[in-house]
Amino acid sequence: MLAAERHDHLLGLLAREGKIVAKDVAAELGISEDSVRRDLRDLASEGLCQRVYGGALPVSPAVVGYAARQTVAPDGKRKVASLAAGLVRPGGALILDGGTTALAVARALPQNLACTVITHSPTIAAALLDHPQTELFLLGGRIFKHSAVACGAAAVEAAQNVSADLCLLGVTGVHPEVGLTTGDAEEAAMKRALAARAADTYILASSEKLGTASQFRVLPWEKISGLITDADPHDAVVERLTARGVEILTTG
Amino acid sequence: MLAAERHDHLLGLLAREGKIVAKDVAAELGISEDSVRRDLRDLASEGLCQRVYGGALPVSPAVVGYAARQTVAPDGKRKVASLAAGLVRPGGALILDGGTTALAVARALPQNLACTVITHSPTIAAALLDHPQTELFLLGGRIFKHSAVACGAAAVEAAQNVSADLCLLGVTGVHPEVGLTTGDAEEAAMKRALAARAADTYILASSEKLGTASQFRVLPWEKISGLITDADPHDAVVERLTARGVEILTTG
DNA sequence: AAGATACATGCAGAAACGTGCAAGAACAGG
DNA sequence: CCTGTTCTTGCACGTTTCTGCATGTATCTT
Repeated sequence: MLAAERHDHLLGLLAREGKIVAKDVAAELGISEDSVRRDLRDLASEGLCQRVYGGALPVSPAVVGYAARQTVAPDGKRKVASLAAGLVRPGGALILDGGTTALAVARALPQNLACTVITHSPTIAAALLDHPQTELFLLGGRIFKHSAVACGAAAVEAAQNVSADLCLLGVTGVHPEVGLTTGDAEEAAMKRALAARAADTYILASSEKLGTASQFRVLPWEKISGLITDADPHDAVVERLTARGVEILTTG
Repeated sequence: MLAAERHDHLLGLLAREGKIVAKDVAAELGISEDSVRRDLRDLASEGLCQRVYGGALPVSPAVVGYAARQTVAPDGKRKVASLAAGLVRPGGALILDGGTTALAVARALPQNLACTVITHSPTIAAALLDHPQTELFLLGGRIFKHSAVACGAAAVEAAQNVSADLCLLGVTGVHPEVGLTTGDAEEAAMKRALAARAADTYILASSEKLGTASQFRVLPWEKISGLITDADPHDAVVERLTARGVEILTTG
């Protein structure tokens, strides 16, 4: 790992997550905390970050405000994400939904994975800009602030022109009888359009979503290849889904 | 293995992986690290790569350095940006190009401005997510890593379906005779498509770009409403543009 | 106030660097 | 075909830079 590469990594981290914890980065990159501190000192001297006790923050408070909402993914979500990232085959095409779980998946993709990622989320697209081998295709349309993704007629139409091996969808509710649901009709339609363009569709759902349902149905279970979750395999909802023939991938 | 062959290999590696580690390449090609270093020195002297301790990085590190470029908004660029932001009328529609200057404009837009922003840059879209009153429309397509915007046939086609009062374009070169230029053909085509959909098109150009030209022409001066720059009004290039009838907005 | 954590500094080993040099290949001219 | 020149390449050397550890100090937390 080159020093300059570390610097870029740190700046990327800063932009994406809004903060740097020296200890974590050292563990993540397998280098000493001293090196991280030295790097941060260098960056700070160039005005590229603001040094604080324990790590660093972006220089511009505006960035912080934005990044604050994109808090670091909780442990369960991260596990789900890395499990899902493992499904992506080199050379394959992946349709990636918006939302925090999908963002965690994007971050979990290996830096040098050569694949095509199709998304309607500008946030996810921005997060994947530093993956040199990844071909990115953005589905345009009106941006729904609520979820920060492109939805609506234009986006659905754009989705008709792509196809992929795998589609990873986040949802709000996962219920054995009701199916998969979300809180916005446009979003639901968009997710349907995405799922229709992939050979396989997997659902990303951390355990707290199991057994709940929202207002708008996305898809019935028949259209789904499987569910990726961090719930216990013996969870009541999980067992009912298994009985229904849904493949369950758990982090356990 | 010929020297020129090695050079090609190195540039390819740089493009594919975003970095070169001298030691690894030496082992891979079965040549000494000294030769690799010499090659890298040559490439760097031609401006084809950026030498760093341990290897080399792309010279225009769209991939790696993008985050860095985002954080630093030099004073001149910020002034240009806030001047441009002042052109946006409440209730109006704005087509905003990609690039660092355009990003600075996005950041300079008042938090509560009620307007529509159309862009082909996921980065800009992400930056405007926290403007509650701003309607966002994203133009999709293949993402060009070099500039981090959607370009190509799909993006140009998507642009045909929008229209706006104002278009703000960033360019690489601003030359009285040659016109407005940029370094990539696809980008140039996309900028043309954007400009064609707006009633008025203004160019964003910090002073160091004045009098320079790149490979691909974007638009002739006739199609441009004006130039927004931080250059001195008595600058030689500025005066020649004024003589040509181009409206100049300066921060002075 | 005390323990824990993060920090700066100095230091030593390791890695990368530049330079000079010699062996070899490619080439031009006789 | 031979010879001298030039260019390239790898090695050796001394120098610079980086990195992790140890030390003592500063800062945070409880």
